[in-house]
Amino acid sequence: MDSDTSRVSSRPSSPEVDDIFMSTLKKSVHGFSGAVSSTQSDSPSEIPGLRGLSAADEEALALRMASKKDRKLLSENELQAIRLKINSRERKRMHDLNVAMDGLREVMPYAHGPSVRKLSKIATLLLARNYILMLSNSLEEMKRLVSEIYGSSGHHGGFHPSTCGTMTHAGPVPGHPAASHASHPAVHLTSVRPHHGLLKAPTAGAGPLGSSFQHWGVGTGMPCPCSMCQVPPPHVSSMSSVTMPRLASDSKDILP
DNA sequence: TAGGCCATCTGGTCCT
DNA sequence: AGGACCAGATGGCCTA
Repeated sequence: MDSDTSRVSSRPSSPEVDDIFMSTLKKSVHGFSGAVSSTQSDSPSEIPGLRGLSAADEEALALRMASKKDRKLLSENELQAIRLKINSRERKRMHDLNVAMDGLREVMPYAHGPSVRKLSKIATLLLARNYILMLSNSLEEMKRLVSEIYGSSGHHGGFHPSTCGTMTHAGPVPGHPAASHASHPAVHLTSVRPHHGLLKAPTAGAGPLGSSFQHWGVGTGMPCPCSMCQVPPPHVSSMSSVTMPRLASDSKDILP
């Protein structure tokens, strides 16, 4: 369903359950052999045992037949009813997984849009991992810098908001609860640009993350000295080519 | 046309 | 016992 929305394909990735139900029933007419996975189908009316059964009836039938001990005694149609119920649950599970995957894609620093091909599942996971690593590393580095600046100057060791402009950089980290109002990173980052935006460096071509983002001081036009604006740690900066082998191949699509 | 990606079905295993 | 989870198999769609 939504997992395929960005593809040109007209095939719904998650057809209506009823459609699947119908199609599977249809399949059952030709036998209950496994591995005949297909989305093609017949009509439920062709199943004598299920003909005229309401959804509730089918559910009740499935539940009644659920006992493994009794399954040997079940008719093919009754077994099919159980199978359909299980299949439906599995579809729902996978659908929920895809919804979660889409949610993850939304908070990734990756170009979103109808003209941009959606990240594959594996690419999404790998990119997310490296994004987390980068953010964690940046946070540590930022803490260290703040500690150096204020820890030794007699100011106060605390984390001062004026350290780096507003110290909010691009605002809440995408994906962070505090950034729930800006689930679309690209839009959000752009919106804060006048203050201390997380801009995409014009010449950067390292990928969705890489070293493509930079902070800029308010009014100064000078790059921010914080870690996110410096060269990322080796294990992070190479994310697109080393830690994301599959993404590397996908980079034809997702990287500049 | 080959390869990538995906949805779905299926049977097995684990967990509550 | 029933549901969740997992992995293999299969087939469809899309792109290079």
